[in-house]
Amino acid sequence: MSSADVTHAWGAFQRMRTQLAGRIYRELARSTGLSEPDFEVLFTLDAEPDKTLRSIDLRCALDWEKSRLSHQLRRMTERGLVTRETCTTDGRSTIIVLTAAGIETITAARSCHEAAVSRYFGEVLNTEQLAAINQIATLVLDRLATD
Amino acid sequence: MSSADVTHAWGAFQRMRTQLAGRIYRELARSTGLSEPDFEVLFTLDAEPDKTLRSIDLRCALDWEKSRLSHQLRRMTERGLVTRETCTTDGRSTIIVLTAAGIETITAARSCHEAAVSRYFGEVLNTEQLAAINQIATLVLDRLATD
DNA sequence: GTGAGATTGTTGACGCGTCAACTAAAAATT
DNA sequence: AATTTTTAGTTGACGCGTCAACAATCTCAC
Repeated sequence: MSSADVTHAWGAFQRMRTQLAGRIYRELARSTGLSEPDFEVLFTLDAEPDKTLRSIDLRCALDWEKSRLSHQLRRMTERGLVTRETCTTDGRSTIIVLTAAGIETITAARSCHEAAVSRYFGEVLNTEQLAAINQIATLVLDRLATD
Repeated sequence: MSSADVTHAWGAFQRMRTQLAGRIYRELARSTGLSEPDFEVLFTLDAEPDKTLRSIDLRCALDWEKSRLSHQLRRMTERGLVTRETCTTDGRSTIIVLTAAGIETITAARSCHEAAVSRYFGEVLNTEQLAAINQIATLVLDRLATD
């Protein structure tokens, strides 16, 4: 496990990620008008039974900086994908609600996204390789967590 | 190889990448003041014997949009890391030259970057796992290339 | 209850990334 | 040689991401 092996694998990993995400989210943007962060926000809200989350819970689910979410929600509100409503139980909080337009958009986007992930990622890899990714991700994330 | 397996592996991959890059480049920024794109530009120039590349060659090496490189070089020029010089053989081209300050910066940054990649990535994975990453990246990149 | 500190969220500044429109020079076509 | 096309690079607008500063609300010790 030489240093050159690590560098090489790191380079391959970076190239794959860049190209893959670039392709998937370019296709998504062209077919649905959604960016990657748009998609993540709508996807997370759509998974809730009432299509609603408190801002703080959305933030935790996405693991985003608070200002990042704030800026993102401002833009998405202006486009009519979500609305902000006041929270009655906690004056600091905001409730984020998926609009009808938001639901329609994410429904179309989900299948487009799934198709792209399947095509460029899922179809290319076998069960062992998918398992290897899970294992590797677990090891790396554990290391990051324990620092 | 169910659809759920693919979705799960994709999620693990995305989480790993986000956390890993976030950590590595946050450390790099704190110790050297360089962003990820700063590092990539300096690293590529530093690999040249004369610390110099034509803008177009730098663009190909990085696989960046032309406007992206143009904006990046403007900021880096203002900070004194590189300079632009006119190309005598092709009036359209620009020569990008690493300054003394740029060389000093990338020299420190390289070891910082290597240490972080090793610590959070190389040390955690064994030879088989590094090989698996190379194999997976090759498969995915091939698929993207053939579309 | 009151005041200290933590939690939730917004804003502004600035770097980053893409797209489209543009300039200028080289290459190819005629 | 003149015209067209391709190539190299810049610019401006706008979305994205982080940081630091700020405001408002809640919590809890007292």
